[in-house]
Amino acid sequence: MKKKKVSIYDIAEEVGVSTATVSYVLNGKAAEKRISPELQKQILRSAKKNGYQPNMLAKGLSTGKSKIIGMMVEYISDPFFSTIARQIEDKASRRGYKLLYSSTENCTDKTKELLRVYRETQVDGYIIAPPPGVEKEIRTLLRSQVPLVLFDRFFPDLPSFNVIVDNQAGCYEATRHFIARGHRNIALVTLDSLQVQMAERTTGYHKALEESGRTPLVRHIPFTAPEEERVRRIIAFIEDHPEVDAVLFSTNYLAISGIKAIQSLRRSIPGDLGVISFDDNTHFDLFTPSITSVAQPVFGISEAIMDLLWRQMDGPVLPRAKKETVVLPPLLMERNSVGRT
DNA sequence: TCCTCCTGTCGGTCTACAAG
DNA sequence: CTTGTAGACCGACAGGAGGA
Repeated sequence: MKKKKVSIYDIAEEVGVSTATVSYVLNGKAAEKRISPELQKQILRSAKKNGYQPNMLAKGLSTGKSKIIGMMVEYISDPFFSTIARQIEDKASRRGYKLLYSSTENCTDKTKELLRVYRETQVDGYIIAPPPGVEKEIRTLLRSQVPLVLFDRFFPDLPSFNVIVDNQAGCYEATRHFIARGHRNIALVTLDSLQVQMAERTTGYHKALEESGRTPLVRHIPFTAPEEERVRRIIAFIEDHPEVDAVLFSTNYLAISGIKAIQSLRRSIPGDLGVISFDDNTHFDLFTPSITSVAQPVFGISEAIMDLLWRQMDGPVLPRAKKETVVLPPLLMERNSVGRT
């Protein structure tokens, strides 16, 4: 025999009060509503005895809030994104919010579909690392005044709250580091993506090379290419360019593919090729040799995201504060994959 | 036999108001 | 004045009433 779930109505009946009184007591509004301490005690005791669990669906029906924050990242399995998601989940739960997350796979159509699902789920806030092509949908969300924060990349034309890392400075520093260590022909392996964060990384690389009067060499890998194809393309690139003595990879998974490529060519890191990865990976310090990287400050990123989100959720946003981009500095993690002197 | 309205239902929240 | 309550309401949907 299945027992019906306990509702505030059952508690109200048992204690002999109205559901309103039960609701006030269970939501900590007893003092505000001047419910007597004795009655409060009775209600709390009855709730505990019957194992009362609030019905979130009903709560949402009444308040219009789901207490759910929707988060979309490129791949939740990516260490960068999963670390941030974990920290955000932690901060959200401290305020009674749950996190719903999905991977966009950087695919426009999938993201549009996810946005629809999130809207139907009535999420109270959005945290999105948007793929290209969803500008219109994001604009619609902004117009509807839903709390929203974009991170990792954003659309410069949209009046949104954004959190990004100074991508240009990160790649600039990395390239300068190669130069300072005596590398002469430094290549950049990046994605054929037009998104701002990738463009910025490329710009940083170009800037550092221009300053030292060197010629840039950029190889674009399709961002839709699976792992094997990425490795194959990087192998071909290295074989085509024997003069290259250092490679900067613009994402951590490109770096992993690159390291595989270099190993399969039986070249040594850093003897034959210096390597730096933009974006760190939890295991880079365990590699042989350990991999120098430009680390994104994940803690600072999640902190900034939640600051911006709570600000929107806590109160009406002032019109002139409708746009803000927090730019955080990346950090060069010097390890052993650069070489030279 | 359809189809279109209409009403009630779910579990909470909260305003307006009443009893003592 | 203190303490507590009645009942409208939220949105989606099932199911009944009644008309064509």
